[in-house]
Amino acid sequence: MRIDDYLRQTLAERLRRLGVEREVDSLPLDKPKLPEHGDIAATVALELARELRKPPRAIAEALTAEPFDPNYVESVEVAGPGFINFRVSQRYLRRLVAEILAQGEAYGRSNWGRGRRVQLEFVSANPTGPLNVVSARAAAVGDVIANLFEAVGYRVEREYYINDAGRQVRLLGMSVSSRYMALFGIDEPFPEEGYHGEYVRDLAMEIRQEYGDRFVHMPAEERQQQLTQIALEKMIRQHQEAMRAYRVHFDVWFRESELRKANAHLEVLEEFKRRGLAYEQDGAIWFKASQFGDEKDRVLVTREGEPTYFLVDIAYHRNKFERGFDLVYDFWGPDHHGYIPRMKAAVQALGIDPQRFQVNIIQQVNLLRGGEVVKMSKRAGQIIEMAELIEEVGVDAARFFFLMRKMSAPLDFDIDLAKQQSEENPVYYVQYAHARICNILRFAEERGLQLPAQANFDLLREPEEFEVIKNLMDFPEVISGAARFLEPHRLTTYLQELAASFHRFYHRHRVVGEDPELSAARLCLTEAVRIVLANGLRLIHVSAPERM
RNA sequence: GCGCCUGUAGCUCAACGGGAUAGAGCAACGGACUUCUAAUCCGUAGGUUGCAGGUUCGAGUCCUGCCAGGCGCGCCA
Repeated sequence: MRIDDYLRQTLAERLRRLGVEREVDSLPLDKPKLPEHGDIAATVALELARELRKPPRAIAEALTAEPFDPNYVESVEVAGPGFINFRVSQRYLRRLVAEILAQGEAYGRSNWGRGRRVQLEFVSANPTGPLNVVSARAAAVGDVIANLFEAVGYRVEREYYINDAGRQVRLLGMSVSSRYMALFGIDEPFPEEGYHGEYVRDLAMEIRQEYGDRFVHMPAEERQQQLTQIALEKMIRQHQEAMRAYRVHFDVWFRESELRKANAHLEVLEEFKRRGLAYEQDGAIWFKASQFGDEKDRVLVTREGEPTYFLVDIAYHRNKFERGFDLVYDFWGPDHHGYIPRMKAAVQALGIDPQRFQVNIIQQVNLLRGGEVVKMSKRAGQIIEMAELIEEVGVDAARFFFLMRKMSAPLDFDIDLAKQQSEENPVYYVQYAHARICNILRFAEERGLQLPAQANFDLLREPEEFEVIKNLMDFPEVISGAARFLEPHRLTTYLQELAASFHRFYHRHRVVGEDPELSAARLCLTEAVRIVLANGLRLIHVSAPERM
């Protein structure tokens, strides 16, 4: 059993004897900042003082009157206003090294999710332009949260929603058509709100290369329709390739056009009408979103008879739940946060428990170049593409960087700095620790020292060794915390701490030394660190190099 | 005007869901390679947590008001 589980269970049991029922999982355990406060602190006594009308120290004394299992706890101390400070026993820490070696890749995983099915939809960038850096951030964050969910026992599906229908797509087709005709010296008016980016010209040239003048002499409408489809497929393939190169795998690429083909949106419309949730006004059809907590009603079908994006999106979300997911998580860009209440309202109107549907906003990325914010606008064609950024800083560094902040906070990404200081980037610090360990293991092998299956861990007695093991001990909790609160940055922070404690140990002590028994024990410890580093890096899809 | 996000060391960020004396990295300064990788380590310095109230044993964290920055408030997506 893990020590935190042991402590929670034991404390809950003793509380019960005091007449207090507390759920085992809800008993908070803290990690004290100061070493003299022990390794793990419980604050229950402070919380219960009011309820029990007793001084917190007295409660703490009562909870610690009996001894704790020495296999877990070295010492207990009631401190300050009523903290219970535990010191982890060396026996437990030494046993943990063997435990990690035995568990290998499984160390850190848990079954918190109990196999429930979760869908995560993220990136879902419009296929009307190249992926930008916000997509790069969303891809990293969504992917890692998916990995974390898997690690804590959910069954996860990753989905990318493609808006391959509607007005914006038509505008892309018309833009491409205009550029295409220009290549043949024919002037076709450029759509007013068309896409001005250089990639539109590139698409036109590619199409000329592949299809020649085939589209020149057909009616404009037919040409635009065909070029729309061709350009669309090219853009989608581009996006798929970019995600693959960025190590993000999507289980499903879901197309809006499929919903439209199946008239899924019209079914929703009929249902809403039938149930009195939709009404006509000013020639448009509205959804009574205000009945479900939104600030006003929303249009489902425009006066021109065109279904809104919103209507199709409702059908999409119904489709998601029809596929049997217990939980559905959407990750949207910051410009969509005003859209959340109406989507939640719609999901509720469909009769789905809103608890099962969560929308998360991934905040914007400010790209800095030369100390100045790079302004970006898709329509104006001013854009820093995800691909450019990756090329400049690399996948490992880019992913790590995007994961280092909470998604709810805007992120400043200084390109010059990331490029210039790429050797100082924290990702290299973590990777270096892994490479260094691999080197030690190679060195030991050359000396005829294989990684032993067992070792005398009682020989581990240096403070730096225990510091490392205590860090290893935290790993499972870091994963479950990062998953539960959707905070991948806990993982990157943790990996840096673990790497630091190992580097410190390395500088003070030799792993492969005179004493073969001690060397064996330290090799095991070193391998345990490598396992945890590798497990952590795998979760964020950053490579764990064997040499640097 | 209303709503959402953000404000912590010169810079980039932590602080495990209210806990004890707010911590790292970068930049600055001073040290450590005849040793398993110096992409490393050790040390010094750096703070009125935007401001003002409130809640309580205890607030960077929760509440209210203000200040500053970003985003949003379409029969666009």
